[in-house]
Amino acid sequence: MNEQVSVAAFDLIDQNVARFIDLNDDEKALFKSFLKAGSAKRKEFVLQPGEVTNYEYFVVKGCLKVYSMDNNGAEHVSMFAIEDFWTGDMASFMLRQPSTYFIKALEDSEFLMLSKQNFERLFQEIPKFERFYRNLYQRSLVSYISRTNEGISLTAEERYEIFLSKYPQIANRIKQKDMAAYLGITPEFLSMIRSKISKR
Amino acid sequence: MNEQVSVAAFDLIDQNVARFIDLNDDEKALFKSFLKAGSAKRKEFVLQPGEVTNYEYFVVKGCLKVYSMDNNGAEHVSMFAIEDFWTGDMASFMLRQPSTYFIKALEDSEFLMLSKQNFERLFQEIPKFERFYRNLYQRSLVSYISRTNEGISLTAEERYEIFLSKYPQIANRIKQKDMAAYLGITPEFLSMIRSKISKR
DNA sequence: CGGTTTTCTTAAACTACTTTATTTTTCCAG
DNA sequence: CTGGAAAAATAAAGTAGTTTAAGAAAACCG
Repeated sequence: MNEQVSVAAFDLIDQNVARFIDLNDDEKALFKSFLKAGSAKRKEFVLQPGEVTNYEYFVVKGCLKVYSMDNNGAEHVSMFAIEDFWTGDMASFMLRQPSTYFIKALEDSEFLMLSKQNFERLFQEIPKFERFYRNLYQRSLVSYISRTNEGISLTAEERYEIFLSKYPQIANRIKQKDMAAYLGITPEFLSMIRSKISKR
Repeated sequence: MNEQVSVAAFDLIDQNVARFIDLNDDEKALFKSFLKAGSAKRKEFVLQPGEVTNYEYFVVKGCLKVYSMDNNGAEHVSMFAIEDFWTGDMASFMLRQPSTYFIKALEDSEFLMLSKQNFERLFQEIPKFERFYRNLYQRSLVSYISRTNEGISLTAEERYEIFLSKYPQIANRIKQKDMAAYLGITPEFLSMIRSKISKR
């Protein structure tokens, strides 16, 4: 599960961080020392309900699915995280409460992990990181707000079209049933939507 | 629209800020100088689609409804903001793009306004505010993530019950049609849900 | 490659929610 | 305090999305 951190992985996360803040070499080195590498084979779980998650994940390679399961056993996907995405269960991470989510690798995946302790230390040692996460969360918020609004105002077909245009690089990597679980519909209905669209 | 800022308003926002950071008297004074007071009578608009919003709002009194309107003229409520809530259109504020939302006062309301310019200056003058907004956005994110998940996994009746238990102080202040627009259903169907529940 | 499992498609019956329309209740402006 | 307007309730008919079932296609893995 934990391995040597590759140079490519650090390059990717450096670039990701550089979107919002500039770090000098010492700061970069310190930041790196706070990270550890992780990986998961296809179908392997990174997190399961009941666990209190101690990490935020930055995906370097592969694809993770964050989802919950309802009483009927149906899956509901919160997000897909591919290269250059941050993910995790923020409620569990922040409030140290048992997670209600699964995180599962849809492909053989590699990621960097930042523990809660190091997350807090990071803000003490390099306060600029408050700015980084402020910006990161601000962006996530914008996209969750619009997804919430799409959910209450659009039809499944419209949400499907938006997903395709917003995340084309995710859409062709995942199964239709997972996309249906993200859109909040059954795989059967998504199949109908697609066949209806292709007949136009 | 803009008035003298009351002492009570400052007390409320100071307490709100103090949840995440400590400010000394100079910092508090500087922060206050960045705010201006605003108000809106019942039914008055604070923001309309097409405008690029220049403010984030902190509600001191009353209730604001943030909503969009679809092609059929139906309203969809993004959030209700009562006392001690921050609101606004973050996408428009952040990216300086025309808003797609209405913000309307449901009651005679008072709020504090932080302009984009002062928002940026705040971070320069008092970097601790990065931490404040990092925490504020982190919390908002947690609640938007769970709302998104409720939207794709629960029935309207379940979402209604959750809204009641999560925001009891909002639920008794708003019209049923506005609550329906928040839940993503028609007022008629919410009425049916309520009568069904009351018969249990 | 080949057998097995998983995913996708199609279709019919069903349910959650919408639409339209009418009546009753609440609200609030003068 | 009252008359007009907006909101809420009720009900019948319609539609978006689900469920169940079964066969076809694709993906997986030894």
